[in-house]
Amino acid sequence: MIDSLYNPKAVEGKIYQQWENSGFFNPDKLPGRRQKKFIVYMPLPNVTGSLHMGHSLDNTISDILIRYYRMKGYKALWFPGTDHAGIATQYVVEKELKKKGLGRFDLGREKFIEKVWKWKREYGNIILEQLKKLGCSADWSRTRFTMDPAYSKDVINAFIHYYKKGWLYQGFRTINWCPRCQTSLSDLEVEYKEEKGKLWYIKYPLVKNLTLRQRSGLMVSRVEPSKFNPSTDEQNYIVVATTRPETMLGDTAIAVNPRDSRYTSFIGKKVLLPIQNREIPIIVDKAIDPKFGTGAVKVTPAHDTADFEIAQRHKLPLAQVIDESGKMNDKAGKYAGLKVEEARMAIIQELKNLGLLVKEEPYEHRLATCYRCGHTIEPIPSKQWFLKMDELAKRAEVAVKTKKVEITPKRFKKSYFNWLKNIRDWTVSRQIWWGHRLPVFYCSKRQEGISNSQFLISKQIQNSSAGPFVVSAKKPKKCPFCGTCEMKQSQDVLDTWFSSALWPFAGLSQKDRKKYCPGNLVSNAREILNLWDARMIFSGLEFLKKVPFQVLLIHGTILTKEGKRMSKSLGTGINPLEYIEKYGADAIRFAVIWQSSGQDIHWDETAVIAGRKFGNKIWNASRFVLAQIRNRPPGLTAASTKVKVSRKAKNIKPFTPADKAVLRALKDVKTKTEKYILAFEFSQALRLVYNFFWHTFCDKYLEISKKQIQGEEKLKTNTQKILIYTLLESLKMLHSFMPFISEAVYQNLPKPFRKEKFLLVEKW
RNA sequence: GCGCGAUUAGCUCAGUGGUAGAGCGCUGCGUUCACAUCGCAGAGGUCGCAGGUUCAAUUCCUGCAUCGCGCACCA
Repeated sequence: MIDSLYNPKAVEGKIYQQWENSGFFNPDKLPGRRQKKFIVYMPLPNVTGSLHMGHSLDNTISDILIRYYRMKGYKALWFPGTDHAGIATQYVVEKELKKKGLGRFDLGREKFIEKVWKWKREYGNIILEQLKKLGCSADWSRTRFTMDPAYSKDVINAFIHYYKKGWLYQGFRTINWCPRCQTSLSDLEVEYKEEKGKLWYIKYPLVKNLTLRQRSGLMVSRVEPSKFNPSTDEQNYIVVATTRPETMLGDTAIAVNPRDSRYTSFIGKKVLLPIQNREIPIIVDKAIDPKFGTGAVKVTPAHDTADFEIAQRHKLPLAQVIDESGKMNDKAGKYAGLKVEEARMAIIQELKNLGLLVKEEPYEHRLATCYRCGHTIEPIPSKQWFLKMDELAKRAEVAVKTKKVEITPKRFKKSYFNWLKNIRDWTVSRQIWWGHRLPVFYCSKRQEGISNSQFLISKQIQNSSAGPFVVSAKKPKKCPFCGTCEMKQSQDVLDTWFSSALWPFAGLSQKDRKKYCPGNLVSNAREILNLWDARMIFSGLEFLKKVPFQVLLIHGTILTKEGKRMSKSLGTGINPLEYIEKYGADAIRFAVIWQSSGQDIHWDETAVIAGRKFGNKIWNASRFVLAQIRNRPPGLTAASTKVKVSRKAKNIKPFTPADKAVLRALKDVKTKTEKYILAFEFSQALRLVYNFFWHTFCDKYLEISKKQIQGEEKLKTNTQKILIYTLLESLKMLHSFMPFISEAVYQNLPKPFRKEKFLLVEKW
């Protein structure tokens, strides 16, 4: 201890290496007899990820707890790992390919997946290395990846389990489709962005005096739209408002609210769908809001998930006019091949020409976009696998209601319950290539199209995953249907969250599963409360028959100083690694905790500076204390045996009012710090220790001690004892928050004071 | 639309039913003797607005305003 400036760079790497080598991150290798366990699950970083502020907060919180419990004599285990992050990772690799002018289809599935694995091997663990820089004491020997063989096996078994239970089923529905990623998305994977669009009011002519033949559904009409003159006859049309006129080609009904008196006389009648010249019925549905637009809605079951549900209720047919690439298909007639935006403008023009466009008004609405690539979502009908949610959601709800899982802060329970209450079945299949391929095998001889002939759907969809199938972990040797064919495995993979939902137990050895499962706590931001946490809870209940953890800690989101979302693409991101480089890991840990009170954080760089300064303060106060005990023999040198007693509180006696004050404050701070940590009020705990150490210990006691040490021998020795005792106790409290510097100082303590090899395993 | 949160010092934020706190910044003074990434002293706030409960409200309640977030099948 020579330098008066604390230099984190000089010690952090070395200390972390020592910790890792000690094996103490592994609870099985911790010293002493330990009965109680404390287990934390790391929020799985994506393999595409690079450490950002959110991770820093998640993991600092987890590390604080793990270190606290480890010092408390628990078998402390922090499970680390990475998520294969299906769409995100595939997207990254596709982007790389694109630079070479290639797409994934150019390579083909096998080769593409090879590329992704290569990418994963190269970059997938970077984030874990970054977490080490932050000082995270996770048990790296237990690192898992969601596509490890053992993990994958559990994922596939979970699929089979649900299937056998009858909770997994294939369904043909209008789902969220990303035309860029070429895959379905679950409701939670859709992000809405405000968009200034338009609301177009369109006239649909009423069909009158139809013949029986016409009623039977033939697409003929006596009223030619072009001849229709709306201004002369109000009774001849119904006006609907829409933001997406191009989807009108796929309309199969007009719906009004049953209580809407304006339309009572229209109910049961038919209108002639302009352009397509198809007759569609006017129906009633309670979902229609009479106050919106004209109160009459065009129903496009194939391209609107809400309309799909209306269609289900009324057994309306589906007419798909947009394909998987976001273009109008051949059912769109002359508009076939156009992109939706192009078709929209062209159709507006045609409606104008026909005199059927009443008006257009500016309208701000929320545009659905893909949460990974940002492309506009195109709802299209598709055959997908769904997991029934009713029972699982109910259990997840009960687990929190009965406090088997405690969500803190409490206010987040509301959004958790709200989601579970309104939940729809989970679309678990994805049409990407990177992920767990569905254990579903189709007979390649027998093809079964979509049986329901009322659907007007594209061939492409019909061919995907059609025909009889078996669900099995391994490919059946013999096809049970035709007996001869080579069965084909489904092309689909599972939703990434299906596998990460199994994180608390999937891929664990039998021994670990018995010993370290379920665990205690997960700490993450609210944005994955439903995406991940809720799904872990019901998955745990299903497969472990227990809640997978008891505490779900939701922390605030770190925003920019201006309150904007941190985002790499917007250039508003702040890289924690730069801070670690500049100020040290302890400083950034200090900063995130200092600022985190449960509210969102407007990131303030000065907090990191405060952290660095505090580190320097600790460093120099320690230098002072060490100098005192080194230079003042006898009785307190490293060689002395008498000094052992000064590790115990009961052997520390105050001689002076200053002694009394500092010892009392120390005792008080210890109690309160512990209380705050257990209540997950880390910021409070840190502030308390900070104030004690800096202002009570350094500013006051250290100064007074200088005088006391000048005094008579007995007072001198006692003061020295108090100094070292207070320092040691402070280091323990500080260790959770600022592990590196506290460890560095600890290792400089002479033997009797430094009892353990590492502060990491000192007794709190 | 419903729900949630915020509104406290120049900036970022803690906090509490009883004469307001931190970090950073600012002003003045102070360096042989742990630390200038320091110490001491100080300036700076009618704790968003309006009511109510209370002996007492920044804190509890109600309403309002502004900002932010989440949810929802308003086409």
